[in-house]
Amino acid sequence: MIPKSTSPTIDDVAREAGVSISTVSRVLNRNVPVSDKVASKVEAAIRALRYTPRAAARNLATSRTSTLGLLLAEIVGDFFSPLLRGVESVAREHGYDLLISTAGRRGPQKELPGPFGKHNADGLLVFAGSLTDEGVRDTYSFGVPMVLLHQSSPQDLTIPCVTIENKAATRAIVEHLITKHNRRKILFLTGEPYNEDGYWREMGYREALARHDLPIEPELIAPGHFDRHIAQASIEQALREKIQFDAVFAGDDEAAVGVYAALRAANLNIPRDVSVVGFDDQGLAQVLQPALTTVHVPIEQVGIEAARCLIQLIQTGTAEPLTLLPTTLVIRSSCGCLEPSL
Amino acid sequence: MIPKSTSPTIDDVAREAGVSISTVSRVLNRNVPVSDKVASKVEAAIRALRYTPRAAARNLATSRTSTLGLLLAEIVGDFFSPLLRGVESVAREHGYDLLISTAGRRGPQKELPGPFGKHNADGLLVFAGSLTDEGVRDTYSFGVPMVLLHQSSPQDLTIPCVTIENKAATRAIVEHLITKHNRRKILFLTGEPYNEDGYWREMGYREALARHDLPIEPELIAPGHFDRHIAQASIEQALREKIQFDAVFAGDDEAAVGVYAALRAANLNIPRDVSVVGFDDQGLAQVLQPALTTVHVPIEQVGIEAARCLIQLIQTGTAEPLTLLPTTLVIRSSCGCLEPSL
DNA sequence: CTGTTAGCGCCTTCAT
DNA sequence: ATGAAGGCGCTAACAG
Repeated sequence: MIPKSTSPTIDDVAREAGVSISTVSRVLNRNVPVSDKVASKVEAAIRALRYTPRAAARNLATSRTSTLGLLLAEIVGDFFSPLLRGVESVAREHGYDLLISTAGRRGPQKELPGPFGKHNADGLLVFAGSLTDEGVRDTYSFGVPMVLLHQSSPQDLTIPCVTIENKAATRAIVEHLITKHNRRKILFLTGEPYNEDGYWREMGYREALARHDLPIEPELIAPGHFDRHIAQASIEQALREKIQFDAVFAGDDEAAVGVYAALRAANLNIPRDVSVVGFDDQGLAQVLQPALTTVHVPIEQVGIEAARCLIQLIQTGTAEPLTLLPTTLVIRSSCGCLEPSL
Repeated sequence: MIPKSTSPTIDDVAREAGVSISTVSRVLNRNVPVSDKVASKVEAAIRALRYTPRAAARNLATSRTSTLGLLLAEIVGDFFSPLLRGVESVAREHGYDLLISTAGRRGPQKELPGPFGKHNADGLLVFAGSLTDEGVRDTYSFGVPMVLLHQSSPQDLTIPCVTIENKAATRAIVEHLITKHNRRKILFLTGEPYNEDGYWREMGYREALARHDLPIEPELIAPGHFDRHIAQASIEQALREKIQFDAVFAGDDEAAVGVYAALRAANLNIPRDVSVVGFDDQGLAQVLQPALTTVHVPIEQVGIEAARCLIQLIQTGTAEPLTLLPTTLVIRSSCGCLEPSL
């Protein structure tokens, strides 16, 4: 049980088994036929020596790393765990390791983060906000297989992208407010700047209003940034400025938390005085009181699809250019529809 | 901008700069003095060729990977993102990559997960529930530097451990229920089996009762598993069996969500009829209505300390055997203390 | 300060 | 089916 100072190599195994290292390599990789007798001898030697192949040597020899890289903006929020869970499960299933790195609070980067070299992974999963367009271009020009998440490919390139349906779902939930609950002055909280999800949600909002001949009031569009505090501040300000509104599309569920807080502080009842709806449905929505009407996003599935897409790209050289995952309206109580809470 | 078929190696750079590969290696690593003139020539060549050293070759030559491995049980819950955020930031800061793997729903493993070989990382961060004691022993016996998180070292080994203070905090919050709110029949929801956090919380609960001469009633101890549905079921059953209780220690905040749901369904008021308290304080506690009195756990800090500990272990061969991070009582409304909500 | 050389551990033709 | 040998790209003595 005393830690060995130096771990055994393929040569040790070969010697122990009385065969050549190529034979050991063959039983390790199961690529080429090996006689059963020899194979079991080798396997015994491997077990006896507790041998594990060294990844670095293998990588060098094959120029593959069996590793996927995941680039994230920041590790925060309900969004992140399911996404990673999806990616990790697929990676493991296909024999890939998973390397993670974030842009952190420095914002999107123009280059791959330091330790995360171009040769550490066979391919990259790039989440929105981790790399600038320039960074994507640069990385792509090295020939690194990559898949974009919640971010579309730069114009002239064709980098596969996996994302979710934002516009139609937002239009649907806003139309629900209009048609079922007769709301007319719907406050829209935006996403983070440059965030494509937020952009399409705003398009959906605009379409919904247009369909019902409602005007787009600039004063009804305020920053939400998918952040509860920013959302809260925006609602407080709208209240202070006596802007009239009878409903709020919060941008996402996290922002809805701030909306709830601001409305409650102003003694406004949800949904009687103001309807509130969100986007994401990752557990928070069910906890809020009243339960939040929102749009369900299959985030784990995004991770799964993205990982599959990348692996296919690595292995075959091509992949589906665009995977758009469906989102679904989840009616609870905060819009005004009744439902037993939680 | 057309992806190069084969990326440049150190030899290409050497040729381009008109020096030997060792010189290139030297300016790459900045270990050994190099004349400024030569250095800038080399740097120019590196830029011209857009050269990036291949990690695998480096790893093989140095027998180091500059990579930290993180082993998790499952990627779920509020716990996970802050932990990873802490680990990732420290790793990046010190020039380490981060490799992630989970035991998944198969439960704790007896060996390191497949793709995640013993030589892929310079050291391992092992979170409770990812590896059995046997697995820890086995991995340790290979001489892999490792740090345990929320899990203590096997008896005879001395593997550094980073965890949080559970017992005193639980005792404090339970005593708060007893002394400030005059609660006498406090239902305790356990953690997951074999989870040490849960074990120590139960010890704290028992100590608190003992200090106030309250009996330990077996019927007041029920499964919570840090899971909202299991917790909800336990409360519903207690209610059905007409077990008397005037307070609930939920085990953690996630379980408290289930407790709220069950009590609300039974038309019981929190905190008037029943006080509820949790553990974790990762955002959920503030969202619940009434706001949850709980214990704040510095999870990101756990990640930070653990990563630091592992890096020190890797670089110096020794590290603090035990890091116990303090937790703090956070009084909100669900115990009965008044506070403006959210 | 710089060049030469010998591995690091494994895979992979090429023979046999 | 198996063995021999070259090479993957880089670092680290060792000379000079």
